[in-house]
Amino acid sequence: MARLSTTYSRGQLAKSTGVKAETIRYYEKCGLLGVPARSPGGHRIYSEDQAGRLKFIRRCRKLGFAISEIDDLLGLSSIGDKSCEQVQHATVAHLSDVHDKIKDLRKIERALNGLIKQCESNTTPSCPIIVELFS
Amino acid sequence: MARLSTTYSRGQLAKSTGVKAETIRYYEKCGLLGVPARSPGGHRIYSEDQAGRLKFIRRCRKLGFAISEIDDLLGLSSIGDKSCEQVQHATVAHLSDVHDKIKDLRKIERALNGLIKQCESNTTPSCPIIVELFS
DNA sequence: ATAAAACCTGTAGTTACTACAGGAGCAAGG
DNA sequence: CCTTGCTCCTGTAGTAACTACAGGTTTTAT
Repeated sequence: MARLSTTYSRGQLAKSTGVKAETIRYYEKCGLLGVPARSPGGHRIYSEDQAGRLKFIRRCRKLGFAISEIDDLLGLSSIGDKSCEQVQHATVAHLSDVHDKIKDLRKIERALNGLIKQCESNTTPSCPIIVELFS
Repeated sequence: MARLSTTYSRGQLAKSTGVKAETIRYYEKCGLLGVPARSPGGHRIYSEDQAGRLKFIRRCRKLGFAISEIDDLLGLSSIGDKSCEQVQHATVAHLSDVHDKIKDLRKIERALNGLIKQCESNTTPSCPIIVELFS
């Protein structure tokens, strides 16, 4: 009575995870996804497990983790034991990266706002944005 | 009495603008900087004008403008006349991009903070971050 | 059986640089 | 004048994370 487990073609996996088919191949090449089974004709066949793994990868990417960081995370998660500390550590480090990026962008935001304001109160013939950036 | 204007070698220009020498060559290849004069032996010679242009490019890059956008900006600035409106428009559009990026990063920040908190109140053997991301 | 769709491979393009390798120019000291 | 050492020259390849093709095979549906 062993129910046959669900399998996916690359396109089906793409549709069900929201990851583009070409990207899946890319992740395989990077070693993130492992080698899938193949049909007699050579087409990739993915298991439910691999679908889960891909969803994990996708979530991490959406949170801005780099591929190499996800690789680390996946490595840690399979150790099981006291990896929690390490995972948390990696996440905290990543959070601080994100924090820094936000700070940088805020600076840019302020500078751009300043430029635009100057332009609004423009009385000279030349554009103050260009003038300011050139000086 | 025509005073000889200052010129720069690529390395000197790099030092005086803070743009790496290889990057200067890259900007030239992109068409941002125009072709410089050459010494009899083929070495690049930059004028004060080009130094100014490079500084402009650098400032724009620091504000997150893409190369193609800077190209547009430089094109507009040389029209002179009613380009101010267009420059302002481009800057506003860019500001909104920056805004969106900040928003996305804030979302990520919140999510990561949530994960870390879950990890802090961890009582189970497996890492809540991994569990959460996998489900 | 046949046509259309999906899949296969390897490769090239994207962005904005950065980093070589192997050779030539240039400036200063002897 | 010549040598030493630094700078510069070119073209190419590498980075990150995909995306997009070309030219051919397999699967699926009718």
